[in-house]
Amino acid sequence: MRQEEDEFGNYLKKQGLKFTPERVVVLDKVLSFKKHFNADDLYESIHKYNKKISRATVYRTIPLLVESGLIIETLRCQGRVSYERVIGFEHHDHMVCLGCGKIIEFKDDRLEELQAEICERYEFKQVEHRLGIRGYCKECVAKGLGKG
Amino acid sequence: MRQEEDEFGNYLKKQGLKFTPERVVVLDKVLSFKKHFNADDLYESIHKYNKKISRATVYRTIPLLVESGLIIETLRCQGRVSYERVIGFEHHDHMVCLGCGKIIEFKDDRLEELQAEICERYEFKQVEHRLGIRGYCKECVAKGLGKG
DNA sequence: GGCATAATTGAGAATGAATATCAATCACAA
DNA sequence: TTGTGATTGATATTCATTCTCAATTATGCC
Repeated sequence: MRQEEDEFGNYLKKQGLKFTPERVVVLDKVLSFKKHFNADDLYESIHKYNKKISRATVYRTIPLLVESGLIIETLRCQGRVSYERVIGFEHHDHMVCLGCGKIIEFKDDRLEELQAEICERYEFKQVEHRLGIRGYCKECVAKGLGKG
Repeated sequence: MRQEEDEFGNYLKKQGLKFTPERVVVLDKVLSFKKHFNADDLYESIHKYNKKISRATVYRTIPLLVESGLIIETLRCQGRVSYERVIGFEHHDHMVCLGCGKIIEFKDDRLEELQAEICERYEFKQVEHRLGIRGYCKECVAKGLGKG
């Protein structure tokens, strides 16, 4: 059993919740994603090989995964919330293009350091953070979008 | 006419859009908010004294205000998106305490500069950004929350 | 001022992600 | 093994947001 299954199982037990096969299926699929996913991505990719897991179960499992710390909410795009894994992937931030919807991932150590410093100043114990920059990508600017 | 009306008017003109009385009403109400608001807050408070402005117009005007730089999307709670004014209020970011729900607002110029620099590197035209740090505040840490 | 025209509007319908309902089923502690 | 409360799938529902469309209007041009 993977470490993440242990973690999730422990979390559920601590909350008096059950570690069901359906939740394992959802967790395993989540662990297979290397990029962002939304609830529907998750449901569809599970549904391809497992017709038994319902959309409701997927939607119900997501907040549990967030609370257990295995995934975080990242972006909101076109009315949908995206999630991504926390453990096993490097943290990065996002730029979302308002023109074409493209997502650019970036990472900057100075940004991380600065945030850590700010948290220290406020005596705030950081668990996670989310930085989303919205605007227009190079290509969309070239097309004349986002002027002004 | 307020500076913000000029700004919004100029933005609209530049985009070939019209500066209608309805948009002025929405803008003026937005300017009256001192804290975050969501689309429904905005519609309801306009509707109290102006029954002519439709919900659709309010929803249609919000993205224009975002693109013009007068407001930004801030937080998403309970499935609703919140906005807040940019001009006239200093931009700030948020720390959200997972223990007590407290929201701490902070501002750091170096953070802003760094973001501008990163956008430049990617030739990305920033419209707005949102940084949310989640964790535990001083008081909650003292209470023993957020260990591990 | 008046005209042309494309943008905008209100009202209501439509969309669709997310949540709730509920009877049947199941995990898990004792 | 059993009791019990959590969970499930299927489906209905919710409700914020977006779309539709005919009527209206802002704005540039003469």
